[in-house]
Amino acid sequence: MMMNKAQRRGRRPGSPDTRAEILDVARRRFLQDGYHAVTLRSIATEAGVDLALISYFYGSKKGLFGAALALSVNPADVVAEVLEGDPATLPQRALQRVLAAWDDPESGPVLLALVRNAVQDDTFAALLRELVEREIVDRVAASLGGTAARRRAMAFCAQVAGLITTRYLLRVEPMASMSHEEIIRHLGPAVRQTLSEPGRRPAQGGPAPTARRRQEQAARPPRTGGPTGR
Amino acid sequence: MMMNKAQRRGRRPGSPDTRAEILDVARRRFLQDGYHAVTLRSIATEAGVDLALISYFYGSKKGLFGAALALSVNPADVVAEVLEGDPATLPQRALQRVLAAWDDPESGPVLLALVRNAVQDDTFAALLRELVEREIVDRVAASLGGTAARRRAMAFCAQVAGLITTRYLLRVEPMASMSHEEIIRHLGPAVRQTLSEPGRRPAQGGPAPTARRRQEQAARPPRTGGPTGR
DNA sequence: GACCTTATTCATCATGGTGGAATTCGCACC
DNA sequence: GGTGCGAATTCCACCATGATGAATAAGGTC
Repeated sequence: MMMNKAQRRGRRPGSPDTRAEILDVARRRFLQDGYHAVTLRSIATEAGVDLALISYFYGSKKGLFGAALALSVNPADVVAEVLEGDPATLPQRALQRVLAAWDDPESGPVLLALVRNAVQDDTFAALLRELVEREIVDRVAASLGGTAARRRAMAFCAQVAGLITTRYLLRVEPMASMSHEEIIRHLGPAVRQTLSEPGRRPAQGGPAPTARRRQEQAARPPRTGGPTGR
Repeated sequence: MMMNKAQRRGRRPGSPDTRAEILDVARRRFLQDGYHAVTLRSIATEAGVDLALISYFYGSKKGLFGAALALSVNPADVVAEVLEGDPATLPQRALQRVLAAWDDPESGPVLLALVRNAVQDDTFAALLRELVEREIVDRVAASLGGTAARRRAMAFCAQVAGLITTRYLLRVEPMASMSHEEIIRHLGPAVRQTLSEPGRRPAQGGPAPTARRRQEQAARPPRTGGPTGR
């Protein structure tokens, strides 16, 4: 009797794409349960594969995670697309695009998983940081131009990050359950404000009509951390 | 004077505060290396204590983490203090206070560690979410009053969250190395804009003539688990 | 001093990731 | 059609981790 129960050792006959099989399972599990909750063993079992094969293909758990969640959409494209339109409506477009991506059942969970891990793992954090700096801050700054473009772009970016953090990472109410329109209505003007050239003293009263002042941006003030220049 | 090496079993003579000793080591290690990187064994060793003692005192690793990083400053007090002053300068005060707390070598790392873990662990996330809703959103909303107070408070909160995320969690440049003054200068106006009543600043180019509807705000969105809630 | 409580260690378990050795197959080359 | 090499796949042994239960020693109370 041939008890076929245990695959005998060695390469399988035919040409099954075990590699992709593993990746599929891993992707689903990572999205569903998060990095830490998922064990390589469970993935191996579910994929009908020995544990060691995962290491063989992807090196480590982190490697597998990276491979499984490799971004399908290129953020650079999205940024470029958003920047293309009328600068006057940029805030709306940007927010709309971010909300669409994050609420999309396809891409949303991937983004969530990636950012979650970036916050907890330094190597992923560095990756995300560089991506944000290069693909978003720099491009937006270039598109903006004018005084302190890079910092205005950074502030813009911070606002989007705040939206993501409160709505998707922490799910704070009422942010988590507001509609796209509501969010854009509430955040849009602030984003526009951020993108606009810095007026004089933003501090006091309302829209204090701007007086110009533009030089202090040129020289970098103190150096707090590393070199900012890019 | 020889075999002093292994503490023989049972209670130690004297009345050493081993509990506090463990907590000290844990606190330092958690702040320095992060939750996952730290092992209970290493803490036990460094504290000159058996591993099981930690479980005995604090139940689990999460328990130890919670105990070690228990907040020394009550966020409610800070919020109250910030809300007390002149409403006109509230954005500046709020940003200033947040920056002060997070850049303070005493409290900053604790906040960082807490938020990091909140993002990665659901039970901590729920805790932080509730704290933010109750102690910040609700209070700010109450202090603001007016149309859609709760949502304006939420938007305000999102902006602060964005600052924290980009500057401290991801350390994106140039945000990470901007001075407090610069940040306040760049973000202050936007925060003010967010807090102001949604009059029509139609942000020229708004998706449409901004039109109607602003009464549905009064009622709290249905209980938290609401629609979007997932 | 008897005795209960608390602190402390030891031994062990179940789980999770990693690395090495052994086996089997696909395929290029003669 | 055989030969051989490399890639795919399994099994096994290992080591670190967090958790738990039993054993033991000291403190405190009557």
